[in-house]
Amino acid sequence: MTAPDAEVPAKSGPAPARDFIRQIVDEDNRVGKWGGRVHTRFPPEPNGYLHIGHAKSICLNFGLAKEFGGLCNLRFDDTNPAKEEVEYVDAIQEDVRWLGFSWDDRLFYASDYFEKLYAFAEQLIEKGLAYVDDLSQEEIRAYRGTLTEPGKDSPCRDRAPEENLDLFRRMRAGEFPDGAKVLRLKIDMQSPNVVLRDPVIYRIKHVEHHRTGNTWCIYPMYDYTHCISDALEGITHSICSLEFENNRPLYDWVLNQLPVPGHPQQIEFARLNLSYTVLSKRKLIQLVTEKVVSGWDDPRLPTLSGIRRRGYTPEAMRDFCERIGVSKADSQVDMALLEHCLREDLNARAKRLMGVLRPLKLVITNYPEGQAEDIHFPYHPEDASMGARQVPFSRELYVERDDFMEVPAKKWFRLAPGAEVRLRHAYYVTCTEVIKDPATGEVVELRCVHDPATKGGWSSDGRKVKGTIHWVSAAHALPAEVRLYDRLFTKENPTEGKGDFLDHINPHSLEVIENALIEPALADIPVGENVQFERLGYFCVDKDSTPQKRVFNRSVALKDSWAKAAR
RNA sequence: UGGGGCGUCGCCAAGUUGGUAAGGCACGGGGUUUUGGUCCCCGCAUUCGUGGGUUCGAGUCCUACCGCCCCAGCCA
Repeated sequence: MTAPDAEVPAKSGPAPARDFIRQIVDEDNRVGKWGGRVHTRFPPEPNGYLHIGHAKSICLNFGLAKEFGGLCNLRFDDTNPAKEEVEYVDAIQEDVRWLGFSWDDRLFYASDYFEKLYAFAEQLIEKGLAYVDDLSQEEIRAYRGTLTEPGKDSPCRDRAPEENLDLFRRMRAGEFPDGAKVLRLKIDMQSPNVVLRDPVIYRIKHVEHHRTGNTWCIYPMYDYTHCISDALEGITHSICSLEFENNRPLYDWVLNQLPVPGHPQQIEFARLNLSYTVLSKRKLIQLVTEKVVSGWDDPRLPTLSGIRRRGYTPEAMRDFCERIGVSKADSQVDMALLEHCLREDLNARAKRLMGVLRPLKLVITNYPEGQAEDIHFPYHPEDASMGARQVPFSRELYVERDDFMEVPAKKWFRLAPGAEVRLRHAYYVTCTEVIKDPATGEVVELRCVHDPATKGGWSSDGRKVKGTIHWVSAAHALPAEVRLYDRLFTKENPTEGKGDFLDHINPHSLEVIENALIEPALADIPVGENVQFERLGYFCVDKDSTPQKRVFNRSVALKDSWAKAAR
């Protein structure tokens, strides 16, 4: 049902609001700035897994291309071999595909351009716009000045182009150790924008690159690489997040000095923040390596692989990305919106089945022992096309512990001594006896009588039963493990304030129910598929499932106005 | 303290020649209902960070403040 690799369907219905980026594209098209061309790119660094914040960017970039009949490239920004790995390259592609987007043959790597980048750097040197600096890292930092004081020129700043060229070539040849020299742009050490104070564009790193191997020992830096890569690919709109706003003058500066085929427009938007979680690669990687969670695909994580395993659908993710909008204001989106998007999607498409999380035995004393019957159960109350299955019913059932109250609260419609409820699609049943463990006082069994005339869950005498509960037949039910998830952090913004964000981990973010019981049909649901456990929530089959025991992840609970009222 | 951004309902977010505050989520109320689900109604900013000013009229223009975010990696 998650339809991996499915193309994003064309949008129907009202057009989404024109965010400021779409307005820029509209205007560009109006004046013919790019000849009607729209070409974007999604440029992840393969140094971690993608998260929901990336989904926002993916939907924006690929979505924009799709809407305007343009193209969107997938480009790995792999200029720092010390941090990047193929594992991430593979995972990222899987995630983008899962979201429903494709890049056809436009899979690129910044490392594809290393040779060109190098040649451009020599040109810059020849034009006297770049120089090799011998200063140490600490010295460069000291020379850079501070936010309020201008920097000062490096002693190497006025080296002759020929000398710079010679040095730069020897850097490439591997004549110097890591950190011995760097190539810097000659811009302005007094600039109020620190980014422009002769930025380093090449550093020496004798590190093997996941794609270029040991071909290089010097690697270009982001500011230099990104703009040129964009230009080489014919990108029209280079969309990135707000923190790169300071870098835009540098982006433009580099492209203005070089004979590149075009000059894309960099546009910055506010990255996503989600309540009760963290969305930074550094923190996510920390959660994984410090084993706070089980891995990159832990269902509690906001990584796309975690979200996918949790049971979120690409449709819900895209809807979410559309609903949050695009702007330049820092914001933190309420987790409730994400959950809403999933519920809305699954409400329409998920089969309804029954599972009991915390079983309480219920015996129907006036139902013949040894008898069983099949109950007709539609898969969806509003969509008959989804079909139906037979659910076995018998004298001994299990119902949800939470559906019984020995001393009912006011407005309680479910089981209680003497109360009549409907067993969904089966019979009306009245609780006649409550059996307790004499030692602990715990309720261990309910005795009930059923009304045979209410078969199917309906009475012809106009009798009103307000409560309907779900059930499984004791003899037919199958064991299952169910994992319930809650927010990973107890603080809305775990990063805020002093102290470590790990101090705010929610100790109850995972609850494993080992002894749940499910109806037989639930055993046939394939891994990854979403279903609704009636009255409980949407669940999906986890990959940890075995033929003996299915494992379900609760993706999101159903809205529960009773629980809300009780609170 | 230099530079770059941002501030419209609890959370997002429209608002584009200034003309009298969209929508979604959340929340509250009611109806329907064999999921206390769904669905359907209704309500929810005399107000746009604040103070001045221009104007017949300002969220939209001017001005002065205030608050928050980003930048001093040989990270991206």
